[in-house]
Amino acid sequence: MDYAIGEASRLTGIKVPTIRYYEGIGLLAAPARTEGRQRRYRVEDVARLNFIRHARDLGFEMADIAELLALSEGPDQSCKKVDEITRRHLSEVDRRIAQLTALRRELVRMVDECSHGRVGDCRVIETLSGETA
Amino acid sequence: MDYAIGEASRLTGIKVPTIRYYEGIGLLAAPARTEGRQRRYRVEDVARLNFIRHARDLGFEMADIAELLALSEGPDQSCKKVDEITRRHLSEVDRRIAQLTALRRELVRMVDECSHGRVGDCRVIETLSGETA
DNA sequence: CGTACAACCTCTAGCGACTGGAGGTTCAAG
DNA sequence: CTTGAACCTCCAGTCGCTAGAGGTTGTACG
Ligand SMILES: [Zn+2]
Ligand SMILES: [Zn+2]
Ligand SMILES: [Zn+2]
Ligand SMILES: [Zn+2]
Repeated sequence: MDYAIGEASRLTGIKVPTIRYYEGIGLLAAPARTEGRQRRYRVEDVARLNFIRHARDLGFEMADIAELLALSEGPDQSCKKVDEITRRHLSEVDRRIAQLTALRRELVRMVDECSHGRVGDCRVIETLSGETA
Repeated sequence: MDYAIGEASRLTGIKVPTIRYYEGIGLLAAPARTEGRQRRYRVEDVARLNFIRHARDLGFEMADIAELLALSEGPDQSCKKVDEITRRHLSEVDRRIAQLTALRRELVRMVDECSHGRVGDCRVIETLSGETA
């Protein structure tokens, strides 16, 4: 009862080359092979891929995910580290949101101020040319 | 009255290798050289670098910047295109903020639900392992 | 059992936007 | 004229994939 890479891909939504890539970087153990050297995945491999998928969807970096996966393998340990990683990631996300929001404000200001005339009078171009932002 | 690459770097806040990189990808014209093949930048080159710097700070991609630079060279044209690029970029920023905000909500939910016990009971790990996010 | 062909394999290169290093040369101050 | 900081080129690495070339295997159908 095992899956070819394409089936694993369909089940997890992770593209075939990406699954091989994950194996290459050591995020996923090399699976068993058929005699013809084709990969065959077991249910737990697919579960691991799903885990990776969800973590990626939440924006975790590969290094975070590797740690989370390792931690998830010791179910009796304290989850302190797990929560730490998650909170750290959350604050990264917060920082990015703040940065983008500041950016957004500036962009809105620029388009609002533009009187839609000549490039030479365009506030957008003026702002970008300005001495120091 | 021209500047060595290090001076251009100090004046614009763009690192030396990045300036060379910009030249390599054609964003910046190859400047004049000394007899010893060292780059010498003129005031307008530094201005162009400042423009690039500000646009990068606002999150514009290189392709956008190339277009904006080209447009800024025809000051008598209508600034319609400039505004179009800016508005398009603004909506990209909006989309990214929305995505990050959704992500953030989920992360907050996860850490909130965690009761800080065993990894085996951790909601963070559970959520990441869940069938479909 | 033979054949067709989808799916698999490895390997390499490319994306965007830089960044860093090695190893060698030039400029300018003293 | 010497020193050494700053310059030069070229190459590799970052992150997380993605795509392609060119060849092999698994399987379903006749
Ligand atoms: Zn993170
Ligand atoms: Zn305008
Ligand atoms: Zn954009
Ligand atoms: Zn927990």
